Amino acid sequence: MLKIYNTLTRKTEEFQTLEPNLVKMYVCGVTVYNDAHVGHAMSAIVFDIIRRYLEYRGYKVKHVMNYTDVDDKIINRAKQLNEDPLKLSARYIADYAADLKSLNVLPATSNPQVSTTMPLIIQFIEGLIQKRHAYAASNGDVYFSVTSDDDYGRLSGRKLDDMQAGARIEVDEAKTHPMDFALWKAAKEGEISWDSPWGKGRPGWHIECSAMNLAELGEQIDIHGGGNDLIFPHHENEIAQSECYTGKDFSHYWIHNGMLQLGGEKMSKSLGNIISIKEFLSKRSSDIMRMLVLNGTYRAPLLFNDDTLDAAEKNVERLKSALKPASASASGLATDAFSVLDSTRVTAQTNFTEAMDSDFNTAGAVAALFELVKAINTARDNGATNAQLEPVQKVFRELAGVLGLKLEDKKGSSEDEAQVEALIAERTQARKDKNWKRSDEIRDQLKELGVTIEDSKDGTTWKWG
RNA sequence: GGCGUCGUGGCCAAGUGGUAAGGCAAGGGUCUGCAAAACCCUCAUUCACGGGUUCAAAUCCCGUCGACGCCUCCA
Repeated sequence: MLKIYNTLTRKTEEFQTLEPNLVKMYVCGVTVYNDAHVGHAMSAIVFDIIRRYLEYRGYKVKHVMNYTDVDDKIINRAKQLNEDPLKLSARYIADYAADLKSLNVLPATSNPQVSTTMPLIIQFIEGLIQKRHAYAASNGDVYFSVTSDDDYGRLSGRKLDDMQAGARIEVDEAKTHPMDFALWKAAKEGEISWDSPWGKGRPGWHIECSAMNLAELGEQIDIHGGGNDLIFPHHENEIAQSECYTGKDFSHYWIHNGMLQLGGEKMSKSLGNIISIKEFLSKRSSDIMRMLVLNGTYRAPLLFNDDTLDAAEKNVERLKSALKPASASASGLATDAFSVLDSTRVTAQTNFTEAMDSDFNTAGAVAALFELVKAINTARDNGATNAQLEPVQKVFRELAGVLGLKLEDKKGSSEDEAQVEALIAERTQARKDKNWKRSDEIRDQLKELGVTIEDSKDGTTWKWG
């Protein structure tokens, strides 16, 4: 039985879908105006793992991830670059999609955008006004009235009275209540805008997600996700809008990932302590980023530094060791040794599922993978044949795949590989001649080419990296 | 100040009432010309601190201290 921690109730609850075997999951995407960073990668990977696991458990998953392509920051940046805002955002949408692909994040089932959801957004706002949950203000903006929603604050656990005390923002006088938030913003001179019953303007940040949810998944969804920095105000406001509009409970489960920490602080655009996904991937593999996430708890802060990354890299290498074939001289495993291997295949699978079932305990799931690694490697050392190893390796690969790990070795060009093979042939001869000096020279040379070699009774194997 | 998450060995970290998973690092060993990898062994009488409940607590309750996030755009 899968259990999920639900931010809404602050409890771990049994997972039950609205419709049998179907999961409707909406995850807040990014605002596209510059390069995405590894904090975004963490979030994307967390929900990719959740999606992959739900599918592994037999659910069909409708996974929606939006792109915010209409926004103040996009407009400002477009102005700086003297570029059309929608062209700018289109560029970064393509860019982010490419980042996700290189991180081995499965594409969402759909990726709605604000700019193409405009009629529904306007219809949504009109509905809220009709139901007296929103009002058109004197300045041309439309605001959501927080006092019209009795439940306002239930996700973040805040009370309107508490919030006013700490509010430092200058309150727009057009608002009835200081916490009222914009559903529609009147266009300033020269800004990109859309026609609406309230004049030219564009949507506020929160309404887009309510509208896109409705368009893509309907009035009620199973899972709504995002970073925990979105709990307030974004998700709080989304709930308010959607539930006031439909009169129904919006999302059953709310899942929030913790923040990636760089030097003890959250990595964020406004703090400027950013490492972009591209920058990361130029130095380390996507598996390393993913392993970093897997080693931690998705809800907790994730430490991103050389130590944690080095450990993640070692973990990935260790996992890969299980995929090596039997040694050439393998003579087969004795019956009792084989039954040990085979029973580990079963128990590891069970442990994996139990870990993932308890609120996506990926660290526990990885531990189950390491059980398999040890069993496979021990079996290989004891002479297991490929026929004996492969069924276990197949399970291992499948489970690693559920976590989205590729476990691929780096590849070089065929010319480079030919060169490496030639050097290794020469070294093999040198070793036969017991010319250790030459043999070690070649090893050093290969190392400089980025090749690691391993000698065994059956010959020399090598890999990039 | 308010809301929330959390504090487990040198590091990352699992574990929510029955006596501390896993990985990294470290030390010893097997194998090897050496190295690397793999394998074997060692590595927390103890879970921020102080009280309490219980036959029994890292796990429940109260308090203290500390960290992080949110309260303003943010994954």
